[in-house]
Amino acid sequence: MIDDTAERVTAASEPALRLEDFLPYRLNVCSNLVSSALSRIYAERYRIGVPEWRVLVTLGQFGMMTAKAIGAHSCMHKTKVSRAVAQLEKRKLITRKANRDDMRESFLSLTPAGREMYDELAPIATRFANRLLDSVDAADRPALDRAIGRLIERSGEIVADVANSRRGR
Amino acid sequence: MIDDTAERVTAASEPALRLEDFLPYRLNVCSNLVSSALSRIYAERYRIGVPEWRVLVTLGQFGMMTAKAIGAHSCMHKTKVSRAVAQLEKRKLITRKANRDDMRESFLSLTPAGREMYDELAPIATRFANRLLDSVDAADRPALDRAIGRLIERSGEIVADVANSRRGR
DNA sequence: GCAAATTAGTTGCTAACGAAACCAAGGTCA
DNA sequence: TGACCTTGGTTTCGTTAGCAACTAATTTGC
Repeated sequence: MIDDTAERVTAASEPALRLEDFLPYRLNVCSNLVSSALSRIYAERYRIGVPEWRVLVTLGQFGMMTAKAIGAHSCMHKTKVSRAVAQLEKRKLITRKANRDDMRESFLSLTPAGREMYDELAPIATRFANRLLDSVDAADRPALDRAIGRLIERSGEIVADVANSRRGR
Repeated sequence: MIDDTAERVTAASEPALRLEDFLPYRLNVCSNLVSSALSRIYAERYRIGVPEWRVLVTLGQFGMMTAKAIGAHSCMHKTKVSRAVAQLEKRKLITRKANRDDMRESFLSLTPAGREMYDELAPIATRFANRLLDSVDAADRPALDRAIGRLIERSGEIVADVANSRRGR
């Protein structure tokens, strides 16, 4: 860890912590606003939530895969995937095909109706992302991209660290 | 991002939406990981959740304010603030003082115990944020900061836009 | 001065979340 | 082969979220 000798404030009373500048807070506010903006755009029209959207998009991207693989690729807890899949299956947007070699899992894929919805939805999502990115100075975009990658990586490490230090205790 | 000319699939219907590169998705994953890393660090030791943490920090920063002001400053729905305040009050970390000029609201502030907790907590949070930022290339940090600000701004606009277009319909 | 609208904050209700228990199918190893 | 462990996926359960309805205090408009 890097030193922080540069910032040597009187520890006790000086409120060195400004919530509005605090990175985790800002990330959370940003992510919530962005998610809610996006889902406002499609939630009403297509009647799906974020987890369903992710499953749909993942299947649109890869064609056919197991629930486990969907979860791994879209960073979702298996219960979330399970419920989203059930939802989409009930609406006949995806289908399940048994894997004869391993009856625990099954292969999921989009139905024609699901593919149709995906084909409508994907460009909307892309346009939305572009509209967002337009607001960011073009010179800052690669840095943003790199930074998010690093933050994901580092916070993943920290989560693992804490989990480990707890295990050995 | 890297080019994908190699992957030239049925161009018309395949808009190449890669979830793993999709900004809203990446932001959400990032924010969730960061929040969960941070709260793992203090949740067990201090027995508070994110909303309580935010109230505590806001009061630590500003000294005395109404629930409404806390909500505005920390981007929290009033019910969240209300419940977090109730929680903290029960644990005698904050107190309520009636406003004789407007009996609907009351002024909240940290008790000595609350201040003590804040004084312990704030440096931990700051260290955590620094540890995160260390992972980001120093040259990219200002860009990250600007970008988040812009994204918050723009997505706020979009939310308002959609709400308005709905109103007039 | 008072009825109607507004505002600060709380509460009730339902949906969504994730941890943990669970179930059924596979794998391991003697 | 058969006990035991692991794994993919579902279900249960307790917690948390936010919308909407509510209460109580204040402001507005006539």
